[in-house]
Amino acid sequence: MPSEGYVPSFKDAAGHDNAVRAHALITRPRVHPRAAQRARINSAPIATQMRFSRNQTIFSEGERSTQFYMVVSGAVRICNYIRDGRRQVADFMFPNDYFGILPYPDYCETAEAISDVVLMRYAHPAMASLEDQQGSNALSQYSLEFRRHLLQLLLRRVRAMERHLLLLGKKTAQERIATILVMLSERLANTRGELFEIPLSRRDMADYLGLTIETVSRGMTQFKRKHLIEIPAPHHLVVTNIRALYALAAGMGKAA
Amino acid sequence: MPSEGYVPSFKDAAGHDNAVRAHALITRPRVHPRAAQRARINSAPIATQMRFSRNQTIFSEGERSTQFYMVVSGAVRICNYIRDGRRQVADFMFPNDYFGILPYPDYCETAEAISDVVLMRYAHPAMASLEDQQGSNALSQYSLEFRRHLLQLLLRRVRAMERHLLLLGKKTAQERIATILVMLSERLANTRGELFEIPLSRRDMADYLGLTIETVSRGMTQFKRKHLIEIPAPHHLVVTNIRALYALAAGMGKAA
DNA sequence: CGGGTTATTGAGGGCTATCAATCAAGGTGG
DNA sequence: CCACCTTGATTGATAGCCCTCAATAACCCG
Repeated sequence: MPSEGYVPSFKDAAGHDNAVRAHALITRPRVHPRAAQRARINSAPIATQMRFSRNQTIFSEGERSTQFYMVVSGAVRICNYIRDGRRQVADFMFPNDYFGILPYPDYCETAEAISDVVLMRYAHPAMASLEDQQGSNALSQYSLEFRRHLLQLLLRRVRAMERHLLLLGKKTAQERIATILVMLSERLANTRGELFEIPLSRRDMADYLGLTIETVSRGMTQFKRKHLIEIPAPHHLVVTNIRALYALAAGMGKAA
Repeated sequence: MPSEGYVPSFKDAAGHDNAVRAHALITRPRVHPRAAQRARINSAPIATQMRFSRNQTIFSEGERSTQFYMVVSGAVRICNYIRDGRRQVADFMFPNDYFGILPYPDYCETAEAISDVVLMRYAHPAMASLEDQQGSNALSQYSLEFRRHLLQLLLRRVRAMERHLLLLGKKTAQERIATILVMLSERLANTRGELFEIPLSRRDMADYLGLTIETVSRGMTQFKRKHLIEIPAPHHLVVTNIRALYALAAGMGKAA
C-alpha cells in the first residue's frame, strides 16, 4: 500500500542484476544515473532475496538496524513485547510493503513471519548519512531520493498508528473486529464480495486488536449470523455486507 | 525532548528578528548562509508567536497542513475523534516539543490547548519540496536540513506510538496509570521526589490511557495509599517511589 | 464567599477475559 | 487409506475488571 504503483514483482531469482534493479526501485526512475552506476561498481549486492518460514523471527527489538525489507510474498507481523510475554501487534506487512525502515541505531520492534514468506532485504542507505554529523557531502542524490520515500512511508505509518490508537483506546470489541475485517478485505481481496484468504491466525488478529482469540472468534460468528460475512474456513472469508462493517468500524457499534 | 540541545527559550517578544532567529533554529547553525539570507530578503516572517487559551483548538483533522508549531510554554494535546465524540489522545506536547510536523496535504489529527499556551508557528518548508514532483532543484540545503530534523522527530514519534499501542492493547489500568505518571515525572519534574505540576486534567489522562476519569482517579488514590505518590492537589504530584511505578509500568502489575 | 467546574468515592452492571471442553483440520506413521 | 496426535478454532460457563451512573467533596475563579 505505501509503495503502490512503482514496485514491480520480484518473481525472478535473486542475483546481482536483481540487486541493481532493486536499487533503482528505491530511488525510482528519476534517480541520477551516477547513483545506479555506483551501486554496480561497488559490486556489493545491496538487495538479497530471503526466505523465512512460519513463525520465524526476521529481526528482534534491540538488534542493530542496518537493513530493511520488502515483502515479496507471504505476510509479516510487526510487534512489541512486554517481559511476561504479552504481545502487541503494531502492523501487518503484505506483498510490496516495506518494513524495518526506521533508521534508529536499533530496531524498536520485532518482525515475525506469519506464513512462509519471501522478502527482499536491502542495506540501509540512510544510515550513514543520518549518523554522519560532519556535513552534507555524504548526502548523495541517492539518499535524498531515499529519504523522500522513507518520509512518505513514515507518514503513512504514523497515520495508521493513530487510527490504531483510537481502535485500542476507544472502540468496542465488535467495532475492532469490523475494522480489521474491512482492512483485510481492502488489502487482500481483489473485488468486492470475493472469497479471499486471511493469512493471519486468530491470535494475530487478537493481538492486533487488543482482544483475546475467543472474543475475536465470537465476534466473527456474530457477524456470520447477521449475514455480514461468510467463513467457509477459518482462514477464508467472504464479506457480504461491507457497508455494515464500515459503519461498525466507524463507530456505530456503541449506539446499537 | 525530540529537539533537546539546540532549542533556546523564546522568552522575548515576537517580531521580525525573532522570525529570522527561529529560521536559523530549524536549520541549525550549519545552514548555508544563503538560506537564512533568503528568508530575510523575502521579508515574510516564517515564524510567528501565537497564544491559545485553555481548550482552544489549534488545528483540526482535515485542515490543510501548511504550518507546524513548537510549544514555548503550556501544554497541548494531539488527539483523534470518532463521530460520536469518543476521543483518543495520541500525545502530549510540552515546551520545546514540535507538532503538526506531518507534511501530509491535510492534518490527520487535532491539536488542542490543554492550558493557556504560547506557541511558535512556522511555515512548512518541506511542503513545496515534497509536493513538487519535477526534480530536486527545489530541494535546497534548507529543506535537506529540515528533513533530517523531521525524520528524527518522526522516528521518536513512531517509537512512542508503539509503546502507546502496547499500553492500550495489553496493559492493565494500574500499569497504564503508572506509565503515564512515570512519563509525566520524567518530562515535567526537574529532580526526583520533587513536587511538580501536571497541566493535564483527569480527562486528558483518561483519554490518553484508554480509561475513564473515575478509573484514573481510583488508581491514583491506590498509589497514594501504597505511598508511591503524594497528591497535594489534583494538579500537583510528588513521586515518592519511582522504582515501584517503573516496575508496574514495565508490566509487573499482572502478576501482583 | 458562592457558583460552576473538576475530582473523588461508592454501588451496581456490562463487557470481555479466563477457564474449560468440544470441534475441525492438518500432518504422521502404520 | 485410515487411526492417531497436534494444533488451532469454536462454543460455553463463570468471574473479574473496568465502565456507568450517582452523589459527595474539593477546587477554582469571579
